[in-house]
Amino acid sequence: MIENLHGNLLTPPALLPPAQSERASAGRQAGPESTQNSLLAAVSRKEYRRLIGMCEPVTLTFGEVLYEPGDEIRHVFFPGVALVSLLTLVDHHLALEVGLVGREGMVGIPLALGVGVSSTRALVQGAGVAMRMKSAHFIKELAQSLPLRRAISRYTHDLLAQVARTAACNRFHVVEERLARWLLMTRDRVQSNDFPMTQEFLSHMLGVRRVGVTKAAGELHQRRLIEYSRGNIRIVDSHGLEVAACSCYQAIRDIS
Amino acid sequence: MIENLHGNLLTPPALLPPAQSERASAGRQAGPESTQNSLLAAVSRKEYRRLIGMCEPVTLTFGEVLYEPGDEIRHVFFPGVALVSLLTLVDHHLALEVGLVGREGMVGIPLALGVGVSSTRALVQGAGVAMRMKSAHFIKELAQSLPLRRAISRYTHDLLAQVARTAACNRFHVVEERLARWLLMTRDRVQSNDFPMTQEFLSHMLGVRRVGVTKAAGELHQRRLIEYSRGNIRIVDSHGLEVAACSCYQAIRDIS
DNA sequence: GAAGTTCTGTGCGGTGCCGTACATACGCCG
DNA sequence: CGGCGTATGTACGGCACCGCACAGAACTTC
Repeated sequence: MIENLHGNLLTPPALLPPAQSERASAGRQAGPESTQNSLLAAVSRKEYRRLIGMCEPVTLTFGEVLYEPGDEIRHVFFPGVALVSLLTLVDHHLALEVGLVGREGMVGIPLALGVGVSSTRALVQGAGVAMRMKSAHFIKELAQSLPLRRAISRYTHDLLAQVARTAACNRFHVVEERLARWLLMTRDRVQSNDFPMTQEFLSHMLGVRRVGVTKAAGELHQRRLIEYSRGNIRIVDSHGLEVAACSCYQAIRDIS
Repeated sequence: MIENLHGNLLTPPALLPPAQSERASAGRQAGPESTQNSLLAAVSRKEYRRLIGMCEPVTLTFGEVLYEPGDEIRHVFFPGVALVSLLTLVDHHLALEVGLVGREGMVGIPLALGVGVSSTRALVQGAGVAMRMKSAHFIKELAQSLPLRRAISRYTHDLLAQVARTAACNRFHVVEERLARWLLMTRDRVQSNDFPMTQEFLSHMLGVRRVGVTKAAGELHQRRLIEYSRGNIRIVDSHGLEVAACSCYQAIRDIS
């Protein structure tokens, strides 16, 4: 059902020039390895090279599903400039996003906690690059590397806090505030003010009707905060959007 | 504010006779150690004795706050037959429960993830007993015991899944369903169909107005599923209540 | 038993979102 | 350029819950 909601969005989003990630990876191998995921970056250069050696770079395409709930976790993913949503599915309802993973994190946290099955859907929501590692390798590396364990533990905590905050946000805040927050969080992770996104897709992230998104987006547009047309959204007043967003934007940012 | 909402509930709840926990702890020391927390029970008898030796038994009283958001975590708690709610606080809103910890878990998970500060409020919601361990000791023990790490990792995963599910539940399900679920989950953990609970208190757990709880509880009462009066609730038709609850009751139970 | 406190029940207007249905606009492709 | 599929906009009744206010009921204290 959700898989074909965004047929025309499979084109990659307009990414910023790679200035930032280039800088961050200075002194390491160039090429696809320069995705510079923060968790991989937390280990020594020697370990980093070994880890990278066990990874293969993959392109994450918009709408791709990495795991469904109940799926065995075969690989973990370390996103570079890319964005993966964690969604819970409940009964007949729309999917609901409970977490957002970018270069600061990893997809496949259950594996780090000794559980080989995903309880959420992991959906690529901002196309880009990631490093992928086989689960068996990941488990072995994790056992051997204390710095990696530390980084991932810390990230697990941040994810838990993010999910907890999102739970409250979904309960208390109106669609318009949540939409604004979501756009800002997405921008931060794909590093662009302009990305492909349909209202239908958004309705699945926010857990509301598509019409609810239309209304909220229309309001934000009238306030000259965003522009959009047919599967594309652009943030035009970033600061104004922060004012329009609920406090959860700052709160989640402050966690990590 | 919330601290004095339940002044007359400080009396301990009517607990079941300790038959179950007695049985579970057969062969180990009698006395306060028989709280039999599942995580502590996951290690060998020798390790168990050492762990217990570093703990002190404490009585958790109704309404007691173990941590506030931002508090340094000085102790971790392993509940026995007791119940601790994890709540997120957002702006001026009512508190909202995002997780429930009983004997199957531990309060203070951030510490196991390398973070010394709580991001949620931990509120005693079912009086009872727990084992308390100083944070420094806990960190040391954790580093030394692989079985303990395994058990706690696994529990962290379950908590994460519970919080994620709760997020969706708060978004999609009506108060009556959520109330029914909450009562069932509480019963499972305090092991009694009868426990002290005011509607005001419940409104903080569910994140709705007290009046909303009154209405939902009245409905459940009319359907002969529960009885209640002035700070006490009794489940009279456990099976009927499961039907009235949303699917999240089963879902969260199935996680662990 | 009287007074005070806490808990529970009811009423009222308002609103944000729901489910559904249909109308319009845009872009792709033959 | 015209048709088709998809994205977006508008409309309408309904409902769950909101915020507020107040009334009654039960327990506590003196």
